[in-house]
Amino acid sequence: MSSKASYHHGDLATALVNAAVELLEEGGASALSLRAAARRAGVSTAAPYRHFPDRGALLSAVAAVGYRELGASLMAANPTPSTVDDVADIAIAYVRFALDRPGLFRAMFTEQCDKDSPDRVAAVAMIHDYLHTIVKSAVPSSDPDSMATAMWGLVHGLAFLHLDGKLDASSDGEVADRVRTVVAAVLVR
Amino acid sequence: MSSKASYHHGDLATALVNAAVELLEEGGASALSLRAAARRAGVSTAAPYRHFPDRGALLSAVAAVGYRELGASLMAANPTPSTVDDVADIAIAYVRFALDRPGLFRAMFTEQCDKDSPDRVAAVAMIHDYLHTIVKSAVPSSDPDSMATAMWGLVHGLAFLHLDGKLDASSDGEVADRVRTVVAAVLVR
DNA sequence: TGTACATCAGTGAACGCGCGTTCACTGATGTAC
DNA sequence: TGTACATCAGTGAACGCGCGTTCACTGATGTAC
Repeated sequence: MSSKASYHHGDLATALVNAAVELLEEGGASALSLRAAARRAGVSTAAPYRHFPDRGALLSAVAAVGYRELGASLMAANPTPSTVDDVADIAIAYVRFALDRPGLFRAMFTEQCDKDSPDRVAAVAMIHDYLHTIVKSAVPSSDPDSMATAMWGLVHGLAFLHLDGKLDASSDGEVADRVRTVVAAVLVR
Repeated sequence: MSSKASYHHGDLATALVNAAVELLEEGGASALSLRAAARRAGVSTAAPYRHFPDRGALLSAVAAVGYRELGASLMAANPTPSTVDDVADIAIAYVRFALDRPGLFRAMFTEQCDKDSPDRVAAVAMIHDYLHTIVKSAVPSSDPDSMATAMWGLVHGLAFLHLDGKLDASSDGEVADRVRTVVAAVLVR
C-alpha cells in the first residue's frame, strides 16, 4: 500500500503473506516457499526472518487469512439462511471457494496444523460455529450438533472430491447443481 | 519375495512401489521421492527409470495400490451391509483408513491426478460403485444417486477433518462414535 | 549341448536446481538530552 | 532545534541439503543356431 521504495519496507509481514497467497493461487501448494515469497515482495532472501521465525510461521499466517476469507465467502453467499435451500447456497460457496482458490484451500487444510497458532484455531472455530448456527436455525433436527458436523463433513468432502477430480468439476453450473441436490437429499425430510 | 541378492533385482517395480508406500506411512507425503524409494529398495538412484518414466508414474502406481487397499478395508468392515448401522461400519472403516495411513491417503487424493493412469481411474470407479451399491441396498431413497454421492462426500470430509485436526482424532473410540452418530443423523429418516 | 550375441536391468558419477537457514554487515529510524 | 546513539529492518553471500533427471557404462540373461 505505502509504495515507498525505501530501505525499510513498511509492512513486510503483510506483504509476505499476500505474496504467499498469490503464489499459492498461481502455482499450487508446492509453489509456496519463503524464498519465493521474499522474491515476490521484492526483498532479500533473509528479510522474512525478521518477521517469521520459520517457514511454518508464514504458512500459519497464510492459513489464517484463508480461513477468514472462507468465512467471508460463506457469509456473503447467504447472510441470513433460514431454509434448506439457503443452506445449499452456503454449501455451494464452500465448494466454490475450494475450486477457485485450490492452492490456498489446500494449504489451509492439508499442511501440518500447529495447534500453537491462536489465529488459526480461532478461525477454524469461527467456521465451525457458523455452520453450527446455520444448520440449527434452518434444519430442525433431534441432534443438531451431529447435523452440523455432518454438514461440515459433507461440504468439505465434496470440495475435495471435486478438487481432486473424483467428481467432475469442469462446469461451474453442474457443480452447483450437484451440491444443491446432494445437500437437499441429506437435509430434506 | 525372491531374495536373490543378484545384480538383477527381479521385481524392482513392485519393490519400489512398496518402498514408496512405506515412506509415505513413515514420513508423510513429503517423504516420497524417487531417490528415497530407490535407496530403500537398495538400488541405485537411476534404477527406477528402467521402470517408471518419472516421479509422477511412481506416484500413480502408489495411488492405485492405495485405492485397492482402501477398497479391501471397506469390504472387510462389513461384507454385506443391509442396515444403516452396517453402512456406518463402512464409514468408520473409511475414516480409519485415512487416520491409520495418512501419508498414503493424502497421496491418493491430494496429489495431481493424471487422468492417463487407467489403474487409477478404475480403482476410483470401483470405490464409487461400491458405495453406490451399499447405499442403494441399505438406504431406501427417492434419489439414490445423490444419496451415494452424499455418502462419499460425507465420509471423505470426515476423514480429512479428523486427519487435519479440525475434529478431535486422539481417541479411536470417540472417532468411531462420532462417525456412527453423524451417519445415523444423515441417513435415518 | 555349446557358443555368439542382442537385449535388458542395473551402476555410479554428474548436471543444475531451489530450498531453509545463518551470518556479519549496514542503512534508516526514532528517542533522550 | 540539533546531535549522539541505540535499535530495528533490511542486505548479500554463503552453508549444506535432497531432489529429478541424464549419461556412458557394464554385468546378467536368454535366445538363435
